[in-house]
Amino acid sequence: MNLVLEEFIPYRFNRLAEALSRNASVTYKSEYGMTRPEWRAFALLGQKGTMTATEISSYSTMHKTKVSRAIFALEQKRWLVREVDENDRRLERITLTAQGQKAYENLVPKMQRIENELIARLGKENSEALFKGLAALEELYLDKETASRSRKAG
Amino acid sequence: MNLVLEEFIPYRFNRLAEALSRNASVTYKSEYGMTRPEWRAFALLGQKGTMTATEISSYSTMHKTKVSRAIFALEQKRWLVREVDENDRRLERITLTAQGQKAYENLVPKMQRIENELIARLGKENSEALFKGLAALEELYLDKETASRSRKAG
DNA sequence: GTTTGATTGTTACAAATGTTACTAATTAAG
DNA sequence: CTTAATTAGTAACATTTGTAACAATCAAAC
Repeated sequence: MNLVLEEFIPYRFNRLAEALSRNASVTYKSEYGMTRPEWRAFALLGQKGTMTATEISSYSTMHKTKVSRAIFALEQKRWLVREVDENDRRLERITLTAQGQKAYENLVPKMQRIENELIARLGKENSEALFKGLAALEELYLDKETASRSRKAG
Repeated sequence: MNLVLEEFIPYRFNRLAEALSRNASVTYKSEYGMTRPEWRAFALLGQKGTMTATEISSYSTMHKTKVSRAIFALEQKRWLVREVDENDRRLERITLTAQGQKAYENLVPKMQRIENELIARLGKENSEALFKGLAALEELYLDKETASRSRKAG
């Protein structure tokens, strides 16, 4: 009869997720005034080019209302534009503006630096172990269609 | 110039943390109507016996207002009682009631089953890799005083 | 002792999030 | 064509969370 909270895996993940996000968010928050949902949508748009809100939602595991608000905020900042799809006028094709693209190209290396530093601090052995463990968990607990491929494309 | 969101470590952690928490919460939510902050405070009290709110806060990495509300909810359910410390009347010594203790003893094995199943599904090699990676990250990104020992005790 | 500063915990207000309901557009069934 | 069902995205409401101010108590400085 003994459960040690700090050894309980979901708790460990939540705590680390918070710490790592806080660490990463410093850059996009202080330099670009971005929130986490905005950063996620923004990063996906930079990575994949034009997307719909629903695609952003399924790729980022964020609820569609969250995506809707993030997109609105990014639009206010003139970092993206929407264009109604003429074949299906329910859809909005969302694309980064030139200004948004520029911000993306400015931000990405900084975020990569954070990531690289993390890996460097862990060391080769630990980071390889971490990646192995993460990959195994993702295999078990995440819907792969959601995370790494489009539903329609599958 | 390429950042792949689904390979970005903070994002991976957030996604997995959510999935794992959702998975674990089914039990304490459906059977005991507990929220995540309540579960954390509850688990700590069961684990450590009498604590103050501030101690729960520092051990669980939850903000003190969150702890305050969780404690209030657990108190309403008659799972804990508070007693003002006579040596320092700002402090409240919080302890599980007999009823709370009983719930704890009922709940813990179920939560452990979830944990054990996770580890079993991962397999020996993957779970060992995961633990190694997590430990290394915790070493780097978490204040050890917060997580595993009381501040005053150190 | 009195004042100043720090600490414990709660409360009040603001921001973020989730849930549900909704409009507009499309598709499928008849 | 018309109706019913589905989908994309937004809006309105409720819940949760975070931030700041607060009262009560204690400790330290003087």
